[in-house]
Amino acid sequence: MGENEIKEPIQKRSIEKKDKIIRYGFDLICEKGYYNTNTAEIAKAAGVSTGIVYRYFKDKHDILLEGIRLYADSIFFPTLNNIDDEFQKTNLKEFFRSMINEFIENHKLSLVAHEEIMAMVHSDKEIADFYHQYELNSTKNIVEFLQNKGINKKNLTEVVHISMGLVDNLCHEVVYHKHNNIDYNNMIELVLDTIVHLIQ
Amino acid sequence: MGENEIKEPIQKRSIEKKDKIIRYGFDLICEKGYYNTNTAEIAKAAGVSTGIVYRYFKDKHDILLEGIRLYADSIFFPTLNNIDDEFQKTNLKEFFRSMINEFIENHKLSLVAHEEIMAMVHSDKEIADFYHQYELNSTKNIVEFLQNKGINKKNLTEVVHISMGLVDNLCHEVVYHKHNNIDYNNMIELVLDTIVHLIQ
Amino acid sequence: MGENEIKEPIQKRSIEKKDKIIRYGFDLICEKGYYNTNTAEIAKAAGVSTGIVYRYFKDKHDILLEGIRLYADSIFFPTLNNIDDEFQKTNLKEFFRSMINEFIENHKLSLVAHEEIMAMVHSDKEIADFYHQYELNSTKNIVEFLQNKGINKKNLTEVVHISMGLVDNLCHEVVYHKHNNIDYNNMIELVLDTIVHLIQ
Amino acid sequence: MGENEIKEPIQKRSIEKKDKIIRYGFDLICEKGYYNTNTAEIAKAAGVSTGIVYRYFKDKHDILLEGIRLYADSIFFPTLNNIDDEFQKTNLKEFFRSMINEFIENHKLSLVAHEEIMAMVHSDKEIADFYHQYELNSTKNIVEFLQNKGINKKNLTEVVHISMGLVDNLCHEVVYHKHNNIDYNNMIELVLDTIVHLIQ
DNA sequence: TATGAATGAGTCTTCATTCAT
DNA sequence: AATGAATGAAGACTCATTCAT
Repeated sequence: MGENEIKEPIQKRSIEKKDKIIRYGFDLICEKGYYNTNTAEIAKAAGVSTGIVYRYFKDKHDILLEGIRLYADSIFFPTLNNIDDEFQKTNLKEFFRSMINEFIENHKLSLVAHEEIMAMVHSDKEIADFYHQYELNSTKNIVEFLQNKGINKKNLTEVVHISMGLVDNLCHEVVYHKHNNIDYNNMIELVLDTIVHLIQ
Repeated sequence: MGENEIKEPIQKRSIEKKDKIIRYGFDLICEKGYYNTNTAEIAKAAGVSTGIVYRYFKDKHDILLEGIRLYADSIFFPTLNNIDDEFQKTNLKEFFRSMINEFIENHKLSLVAHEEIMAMVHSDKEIADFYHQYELNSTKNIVEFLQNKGINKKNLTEVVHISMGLVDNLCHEVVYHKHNNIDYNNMIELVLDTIVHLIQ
Repeated sequence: MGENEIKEPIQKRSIEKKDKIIRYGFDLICEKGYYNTNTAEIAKAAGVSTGIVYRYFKDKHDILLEGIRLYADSIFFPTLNNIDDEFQKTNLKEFFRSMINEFIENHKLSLVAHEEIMAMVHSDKEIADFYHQYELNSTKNIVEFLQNKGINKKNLTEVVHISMGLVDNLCHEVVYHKHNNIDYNNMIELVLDTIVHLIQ
Repeated sequence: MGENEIKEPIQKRSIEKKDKIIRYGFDLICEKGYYNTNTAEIAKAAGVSTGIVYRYFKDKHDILLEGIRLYADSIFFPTLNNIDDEFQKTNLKEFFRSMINEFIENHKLSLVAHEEIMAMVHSDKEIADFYHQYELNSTKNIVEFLQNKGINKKNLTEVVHISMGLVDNLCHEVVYHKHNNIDYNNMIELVLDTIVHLIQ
């Protein structure tokens, strides 16, 4: 067994420590950007020493990756693994409305994370692999969910993809941009109507 | 201490040199990411020495900014200042189809630029200012264009915003992701139908 | 972007390391000049890596400044905070003689520091501030000391200033110039006589 | 004849150009310091191109050296080659008073030059050589002048040296420091009295 | 002669990572 | 396990000097 192996922490205190590094480190990265955040700051934010970071993570990049894995459902469109079963074919619009509201809430937490990570998708193979797999699962889950609910629209995969994009853009709009010439309530209604129009 | 004046090149050869630095430098930045590209590489790609870069640009960041300014119409949704006047109310779909096709072509050139820059919007005030102004103009131009063509849809600004997002996502999908479970022809048709449905 | 905190070393070994950097770094700067000494050389002279320098000092300039603070009493006219109390009104000359001798010894250590720093007083606000405050204290201390000893010469501040200048010049003469047409013993006597003449 | 030889300008316009570079370049160096002034600034201040500087001067350092040579009499204690012959043994004090006044005027022009150059004396052999030769001449001239006027004080060389130092310090005091606790009129009188006391 | 664009070695500084304790 | 001091490679930027015109 090599000496420099990354230890998967077993003791409770260690797990907490690793979690802290991911949480606070990832927070900082999302807030200031990966390249504008150094490991000393991450360690400090997590309340640990710089040295210990390298016992739990291979390198700085690894912190980001684990952060993305942990918070994927808040950053990207959720995979909906534990989907709420309140769905009825008739309340499609309301179903998506609550999904959007939840997504907006999540986005408020993740701040710049989404775009920061999307940028890295292009220069970072590991992040790219994770993201694409995640996106695939996410789309597939929703497609299957809708099919199970009796929706048999042609090209449903493409429809879902487009709808996810619509929701994504909407959330960014609402959370970040605050264009003062746009009425967000109207925009939400328009997006919901479009989704319903697409899916039904 | 030094004066360090940035010279705006006047001679033809100098202009060409500055252009080369922007073009090749920006290309490299888009390809590998801003933080993964160093000034030596930029200079080398442009076929110049590192020193000369600083005669034409304040700093590395300035290269990025000028690149964004120069290629904005390829990276983001175009401002459509010189819009094609072939538009008829009846060929709305075909009008947007050719717009999308052009946009896709542009995106193929700009590669990862879009997301790289979107990420920096959050940590970089100058880029943010430019982008937001650009986006505002872009939306306004399209809204006015459509109004001039007799389209008086309620909430037209929001509608255009959503449509622009749809086109944006579509292009990324087509240019980058290559999800093998998605049929891009179907997707394009769906997006076009959605836009027409939204605008009319 | 980084926090870049300057750590004030607490552990004994760290204090020693910081001291080494000041001592050897300042020595080198005094010997070769501030602008002819680079950080790599300073680090090497102190037996440390370049990186560690920036844990203890904000920048290269900070090394110089701390060096000046630490060695001020050797470089400039001493503040005489812990003044020798052997002074009698009658042995004024001998008192100054021992002061000069001590000062000459110090100057031998500080080498070119004095003029190097005097030059920087004009282009460097922090150094200027320190120097002027130091000079003020120095003069004031001596004036008060003499007044306490019962010397009530008119214009004592100016007299002390002039005397300090005389001593300063004398020391430089003796330590550096080695003009071979000047008899330093005679010169010392002349300066001492002049000071006594001025003060009494 | 090598191609890169420094040309001593023959044509009038060339001489003027070389003079301009020395004058404005040296001014700038004295004002901002040698290391804080770059050749581009010097050329600009002299109204010439950077390239031409190297036809008249071996390197940047050479500009400084020629500047010092040209302005030595304003920067350092003058050599008094063309001494005013109004001197009478009885008006020693007034003679030195006018000398001090002239010196103060010169110092106002040369600004930081004196100390800047004194600092470089220690790291720059050429400057050191020039300065020491100049100082030697200066002292010798004054000594001879006084001897010719019938002053036969013992240790006259040392006396003159000390007096020159007194005047030097006085000028710096008056021109630069502006210590607000010092009365400069009193100081001037004290210095003059001291010199007279020393010389007679 | 003269220009000013171009060069590239050299400098300060940062920071991911390692190591002594 | 943990600390945080230490390392040193790498990067942005400057500027004395040269060169094409």
